[in-house]
Amino acid sequence: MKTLITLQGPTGVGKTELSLRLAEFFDTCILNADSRQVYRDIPIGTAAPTEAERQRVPHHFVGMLALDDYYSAAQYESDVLQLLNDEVFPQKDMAILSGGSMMYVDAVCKGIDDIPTIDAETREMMRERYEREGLEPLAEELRLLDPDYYAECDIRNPKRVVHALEICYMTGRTYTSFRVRRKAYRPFRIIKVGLQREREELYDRINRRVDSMMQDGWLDEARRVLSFRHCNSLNTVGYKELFKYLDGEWELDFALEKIRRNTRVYSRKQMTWFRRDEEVRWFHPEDENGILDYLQAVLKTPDLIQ
RNA sequence: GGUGCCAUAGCUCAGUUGGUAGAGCAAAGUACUGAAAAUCCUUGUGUCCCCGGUUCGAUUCCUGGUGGCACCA
Repeated sequence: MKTLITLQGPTGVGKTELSLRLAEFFDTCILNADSRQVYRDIPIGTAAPTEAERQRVPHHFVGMLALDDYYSAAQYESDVLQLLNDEVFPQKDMAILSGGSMMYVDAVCKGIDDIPTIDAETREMMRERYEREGLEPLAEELRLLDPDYYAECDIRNPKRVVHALEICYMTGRTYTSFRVRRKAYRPFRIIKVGLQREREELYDRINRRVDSMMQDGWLDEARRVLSFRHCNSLNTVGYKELFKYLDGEWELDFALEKIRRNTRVYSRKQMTWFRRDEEVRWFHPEDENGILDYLQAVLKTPDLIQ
């Protein structure tokens, strides 16, 4: 039985270093599960694995996209499954999936419904309508077109409302009809390792990481990609704030303080999400022996899934 | 040293014509299925600086103290 080990946890907790050590120990590769590190041209601000780290261990899904490329959790799911099936598992018994993008990890582990990708016209049409009409009329429309989803959806969240309507208009079917929400079967075992630290310790690491990113030339990196600022890839903690500074709207210190705060907020959201997953076994990232003991114990037991 | 002003949530402050108080920020929690580092939602009890006094009742008024700021010496 092949095995996928996932390392998940908040930003800055220490996933990268641990993933390298585990990959070396098990002699295998690392699959990045960070929705921003997949883009090239922003390695500093996304804390992507460095060239040296990638020399130590082969990485996948790092820096393979241009900033204006479209990508999604669903696409990531199918890319990962394909890579594991075609390249990794024929040669190795295990692989390591490491990253903090909650939905990417879940897409790989649990699967994601087969919902069509919205075409450019529909997306543009809805964007325009949302801008012109606001949320209320669109929510009302959703109530008529897909009452089931309306009843359970967060009706004040524009992204949810707009996306559901996009599906309705593009396919002529309700959004609900696509939402099967069935856990996908995977032909390999998954062991989920969660990483956490004391809040204060984590915040301190986040703060210090911002400083070291700046020393590594983050500001120049932001300057270089400024013209792509409207891409989703740059709708990202850190870049948004640095762009404000480059616009002359914020002082640099103010922008950096905002970055630290927004990164803390983001890390909490990640913890909220990951905590819900009962399959995750939690460790301190430096408790390498504990983690290895756990992994080897699980690996020894006969596989229990399905 | 004198005079004036100020002292309320972690921070900046509002307020109570005397019936023990609320905004912003910070902080925390929650949701989440093709843009997810995205996008939403929820949460405000604190010796109202300290000791006295007046009062049925003081965070509010008064005396004194302490600290801060400003001006005058």
